[in-house]
Amino acid sequence: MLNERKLAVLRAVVEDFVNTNEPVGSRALADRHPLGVSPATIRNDMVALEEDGYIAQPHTSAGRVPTDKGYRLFVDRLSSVKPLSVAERRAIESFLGNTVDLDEIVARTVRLLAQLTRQVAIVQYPSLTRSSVQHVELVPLGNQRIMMVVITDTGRVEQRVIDGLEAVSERAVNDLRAMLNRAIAGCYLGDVPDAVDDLPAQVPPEHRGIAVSVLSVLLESLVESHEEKIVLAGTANLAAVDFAASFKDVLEALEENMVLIRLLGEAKDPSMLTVSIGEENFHEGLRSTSVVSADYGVGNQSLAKIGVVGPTRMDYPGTMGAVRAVARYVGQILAGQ
Amino acid sequence: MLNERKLAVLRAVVEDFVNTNEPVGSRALADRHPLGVSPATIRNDMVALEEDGYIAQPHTSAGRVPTDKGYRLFVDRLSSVKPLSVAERRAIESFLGNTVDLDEIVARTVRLLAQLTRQVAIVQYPSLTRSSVQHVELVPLGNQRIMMVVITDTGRVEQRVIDGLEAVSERAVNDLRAMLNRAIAGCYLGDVPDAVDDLPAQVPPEHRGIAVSVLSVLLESLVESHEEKIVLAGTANLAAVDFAASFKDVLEALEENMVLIRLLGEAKDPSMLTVSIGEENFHEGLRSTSVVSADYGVGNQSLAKIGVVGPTRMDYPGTMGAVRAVARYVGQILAGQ
DNA sequence: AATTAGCACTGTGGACCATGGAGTGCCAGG
DNA sequence: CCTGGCACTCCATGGTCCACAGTGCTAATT
Repeated sequence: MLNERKLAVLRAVVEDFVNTNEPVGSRALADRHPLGVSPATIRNDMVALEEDGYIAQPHTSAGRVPTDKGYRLFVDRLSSVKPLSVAERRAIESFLGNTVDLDEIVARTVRLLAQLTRQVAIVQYPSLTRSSVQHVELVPLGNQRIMMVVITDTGRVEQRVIDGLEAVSERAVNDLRAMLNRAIAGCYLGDVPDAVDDLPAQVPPEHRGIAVSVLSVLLESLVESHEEKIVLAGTANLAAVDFAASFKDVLEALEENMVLIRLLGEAKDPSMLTVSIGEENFHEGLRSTSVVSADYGVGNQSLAKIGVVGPTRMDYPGTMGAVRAVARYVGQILAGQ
Repeated sequence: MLNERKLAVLRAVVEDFVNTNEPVGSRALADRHPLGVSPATIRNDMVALEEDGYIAQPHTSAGRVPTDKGYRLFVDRLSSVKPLSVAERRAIESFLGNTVDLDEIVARTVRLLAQLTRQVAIVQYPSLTRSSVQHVELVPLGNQRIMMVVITDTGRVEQRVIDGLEAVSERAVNDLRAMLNRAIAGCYLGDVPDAVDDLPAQVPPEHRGIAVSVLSVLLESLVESHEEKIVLAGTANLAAVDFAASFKDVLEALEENMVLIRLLGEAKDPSMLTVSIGEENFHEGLRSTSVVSADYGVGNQSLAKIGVVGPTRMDYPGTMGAVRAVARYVGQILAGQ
C-alpha cells in the first residue's frame, strides 16, 4: 500500500509545507523534488496518502497538507535527526561555557535552545530525587527559628525555615546538624526517609521535639520538590506562527507549570528524543503544537528533561538535532561541575 | 482653555474608549454620560481637545481616541485610584496567606496580580542591598572547594561555589566562618565591603589565601546580585489585546530581563504609584503599552518593585488600585516573616 | 457669548460580483 | 503502471457600490 515512492511523496509534502506554509500541489512537488515522475502520478499517490489519512486538503481545489498522522510517519520513518552546523555547535559552547551557578546554567540553556530552534524552549531543573545530599546546614535564626539548607551534588539548593520551636540552644543545633549529616550525607534523596527513620531515637529526649520538627520539614521539602522547577524562554517566537487555535490558549497552557511538567514527563524512553505531535498532546490548548523533548543527565542517569514547543508544522529534523545537542552539552557541563 | 466641561468630556472619552475599544463619537458620549449638553457642543469641545493633542481621530469620519497625552492628563488629574472590592481583597488574602517560602510568595504574588488586572504582571525579588546578613555559611565540598551560602533577613538565599583552592582543613573553614559571621552578621549588604575590609589581616597567614578567595567571591556576589531577579506572569493576557505594534515586539521586550528591570526602575517616587504611558516608555517595543508600578517593602523601606504591563488603553484606576493593594499586602507579609 | 439644530460631506467596512488561477479527478492512450 | 489532456471546482483578489457613523460648519436660539 505504501511503496517507496508514496513515502517519498509524503516526505516531500512535509518538507515543502514546512518551508512555505502553503498547501503543496502536485506540480510544485514534481518541480522541486527529483521524484522522477509526472504530476499526474504524484496526484494518484496523493489520493492514496489521503485515503490513509496522512495528508489532507483544506478544500477541494487546494494542495495537500500533512495531517498529524502524516507528521508522525515522517518523524518515525522518513527523517533523520539533523546534526548541528559547526557554527551552531560553537554557539552552544560559547553560550554555556564559563558558567558557575546552576541557575545560570539553566537560564542560559533555555535561552540558547529558544534561539537555536526559534521556538519556545522549556528546561527543567535537575531532579532532586536522583541527586544525593552533599550537606545539610542548620542555621539558627533568632531564638525560635531554624533555617535548613540542603545542598545537593547537582548544585541545587533547597532552603526552608522551621518555625514555632521552643527555645533552641546553639549546642543542640550543632549536635543535630552533625547527626543529620552523618546520617544522610552522600545519600540519594529518595533514600533519605529511610536513612533518618531512627534518628529521633538517638537524640537526647530534651531535644527530641526540635529534631522531629526539623525532620518533618526535611521530608516534606523532599516531597514537595517533586513539583519541579521549570523555566521557559522564547515565547515571542510564537507570534511568528499563526495557530489554528487562538494562541492565547497556547500561552495559557505554557504558563501552567503542571502542564509543562506533564508535557515533558510524557517522554517515555529516557536518553531518547520524544516527539509528541498535535492531537497526541493531552492538553486542549496544545492540540496544534508539537513538543520535542529529551532527557539530560550525568552519565547514564537522567536528571531532568528539556524540550521545545512549536507549531506542528515545524522543522522536525532540525529541532530534534538542536534539542539533542543541547541536552548532551548540559549533561556534560553538569558532570564537569 | 480647558474648562471643567472639556475635562469631563476627556474623561468620558477615555472611559468609553477603554470599555469599548472603539473610537467614541459625540452622540454616544451624550447618550452615555450626564454631561447635560448636546452632541454639537461636545463636538466643539472635542475640536478644542484635539487641537491641544489630548485626543485624535483615526480618520476623518470616525470618533475620537485618547492620545498618550490624553491618558496622561486622565491619570494625573481626572481619575482616582479605585479601591478593590471586598471579593478582591479576600482573594488577595487567601492567595497570599500561609506562604512559607520567599520563592512561593513571589510566585503567588505575580500570578495574583496578573489575575486581578488581567494583564502581564511583573514582580521583582526583594533587593539584597537593602537587606541585612542573617548568617553566612561555609560548607566544604570535598577537599578543595567551598560552598558559600548567604542568608538574608528577607529570606533570600544566595549561594556560590568557591573553587580552585589549596587543600582546606575543616578547622580553617570553621574559624573563617565564625570570623565572617562576627564581622557581618546583621550588617546591611551595602555595608559589607567596609565591614570585611580588615579581615584578611586577622587571619593567620597560612589561611590567608583561602580567606581572600572567599571574600572576593562574597563581594562579587553582592555586586552581581544587583542584577535582580524578576518574575513574570499573565503573558497570555496580551493575546486579548490587539496592539498597534506587533505584539511579538512586546513579548520580546518582556523576555529581556534588563528591560524589565529598567521598566520598574523608572519609578521615581518610592511608595507611590508610577504610571508610564505609551511613548513615555524608553523601549521601542513597548511604545503601545503602559506600565503601572509600585514599590513594596517593609516599614518605609522599599525593597523592590512590582508592576503591570498592559495596553495604553487600560483601566487605569482599577489597575492602579490592584497594584497598590498587592504591593501593600506583600510588604505586610514580608514584615510578618 | 455659548449652545443647539440642521445639513452637507467624508472615509470605512461590508456586501456583492466577476475573474484568473491553482489544483484536482478522471479518462484514454502509451 | 505511468502520463498528457481536459473539464471542473473552489479560493483569493480586486473592483464597485452603498449604508452608516460621525464630522465640521452655518445659522438660529437663548
